[in-house]
Amino acid sequence: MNFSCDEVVEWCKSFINDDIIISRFKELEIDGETLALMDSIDKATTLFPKLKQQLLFLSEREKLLKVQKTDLISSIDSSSITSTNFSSSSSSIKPAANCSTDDYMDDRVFEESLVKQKSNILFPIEYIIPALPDSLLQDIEAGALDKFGPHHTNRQVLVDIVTHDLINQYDLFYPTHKQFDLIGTAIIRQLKLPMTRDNIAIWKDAVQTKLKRKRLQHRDHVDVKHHQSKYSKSGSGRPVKRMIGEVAQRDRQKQLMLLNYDADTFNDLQLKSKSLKDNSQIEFNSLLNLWKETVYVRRKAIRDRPTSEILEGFPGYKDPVLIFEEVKISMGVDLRVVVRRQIPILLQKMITTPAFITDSPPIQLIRVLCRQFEETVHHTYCNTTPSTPYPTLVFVDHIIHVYVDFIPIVSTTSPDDALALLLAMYAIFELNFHKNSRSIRLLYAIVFADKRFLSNTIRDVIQEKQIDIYSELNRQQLTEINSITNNLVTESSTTEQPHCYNDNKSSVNMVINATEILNNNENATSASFDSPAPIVKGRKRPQKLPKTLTTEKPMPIDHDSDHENQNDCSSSMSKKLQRVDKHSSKKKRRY
DNA sequence: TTCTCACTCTCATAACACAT
DNA sequence: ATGTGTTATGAGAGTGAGAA
Repeated sequence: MNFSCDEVVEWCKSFINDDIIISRFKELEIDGETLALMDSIDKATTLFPKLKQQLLFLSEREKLLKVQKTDLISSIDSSSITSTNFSSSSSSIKPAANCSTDDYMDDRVFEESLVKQKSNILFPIEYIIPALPDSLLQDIEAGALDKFGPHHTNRQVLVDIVTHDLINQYDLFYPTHKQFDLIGTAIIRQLKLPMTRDNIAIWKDAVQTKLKRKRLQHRDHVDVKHHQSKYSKSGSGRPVKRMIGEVAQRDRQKQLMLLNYDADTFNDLQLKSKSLKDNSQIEFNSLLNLWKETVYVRRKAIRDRPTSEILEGFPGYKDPVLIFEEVKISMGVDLRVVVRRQIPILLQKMITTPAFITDSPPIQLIRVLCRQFEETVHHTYCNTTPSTPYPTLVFVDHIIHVYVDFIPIVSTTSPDDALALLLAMYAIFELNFHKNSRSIRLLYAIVFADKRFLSNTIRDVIQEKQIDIYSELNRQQLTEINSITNNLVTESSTTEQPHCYNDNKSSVNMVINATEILNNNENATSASFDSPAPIVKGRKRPQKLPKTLTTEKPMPIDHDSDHENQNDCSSSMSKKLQRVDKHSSKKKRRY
């Protein structure tokens, strides 16, 4: 390998993101020749502290060597076709579904025989496992075999080394009986265990399971594709477990802050809300205005009543338009627009090879994300009944129903809207995310520009795919536009709440100024409106209001508004809702 | 700075339906 | 009967924020 030290460093940067290690490479002047000699985990330990990095290094090094070798071969003799190349080209020509059965069968048989042939050629008659790190050898010598039990590091390392060897050395993803036997035997021999059937089977199983997972990382490999098309049928596999009787948890972090109203106003709002429920013949514009005015009543109800009651009390939630309107008011996001803008961008970043082409882009996106995070799509999108109480899209007869707590909430024919509504559910019902649902967290973070609910694996993907979670500035500009247009269009007294959301003084001020103008405007004329009276400036302690009005549990969040915001924001206190402040929500991450 | 704790992530494996 | 893809699950490993 004729690499210079600098070239090696560049190569190393492609898979290790650690400046200290990179600088060690420079320090020790590691060039191509040195690299070629670093063929064991022990030699890698000097450079990489973590086992994971050591293994990654070895695998990348293997790849590099392979590329070099094939380059060499093809440059010497371009007419010689290796079996690998051959079979892969034959499968890439093969159309997926609509070729005639006979051809397909021929092809398959042909391919299978090739696969068999190939592995027979490559795999030795007696398998010898690669050199193990000293620490393992020492444990074997010392007879500390308990360290090779399930969940122990030694077992992991050993299995990892063997599978790595099988894949990279022999291009073997599906060993035959005989080969598994050889592999198991080799491991038992190495461990100096009695050569019993059981012992061999145990390690064979471990290697087999590991290979299974490795296949996931090599979906594009010919053999893997072949087996997948052979066995992967819809409906096969363990049935998805249904979380019957469970309820999607509400998340305090998603709660919007409520300011309290005096009794009269609140009653008034409740009456209005009731009229909204009972009177189905309201003209659309006044209905919309009523809906906007009564956000407070609904927010409050959602805190302490189950989904079914909410839906009964506020049938407006069956209407996508009103849902989107509420999201716009409470989150400052025009979901319809944002979703339509983000889906193509995200899809493009997530998809490397065409996938799920029969689905519409939003569904495609859900599937791709689920595949990325190895989640089951069924928990987010299905054709029958939802398996979890968390928001689920159910696609039946070209209509997509959005379910929460196993209750159909709202339906739409537009897949874009469906995805938007799915995300809206988390905002509207202030729902927690299910602990491992990473796909939906990512989507939520993108559309609401809210990184609070991301986990590390999601952040890794965001970084890897260079996904842009809207910067705060963008978001504020977006919400400002929303708030202004909103008010211009409807002339309603409902003002958008500004986002006292980050600490950036200037931008906060900017927003406040914008709303102040609107407020002043409103104050001049608001006497004639039945709008909910905002808290009056002089009333410092809303807690002193009659108890019926302050049923809100005192949250730690409240303090912030009491102390800090009171001064700066009091002029813009006409806003009814306020985003939960970032400091307080930072306390604990919840999953 | 180091330590502790609570959380998430990863791994090995079980359970299931289907194919051979 | 065995192998495969699939999802579920418990336990160890890993990680990061707050405490000391």
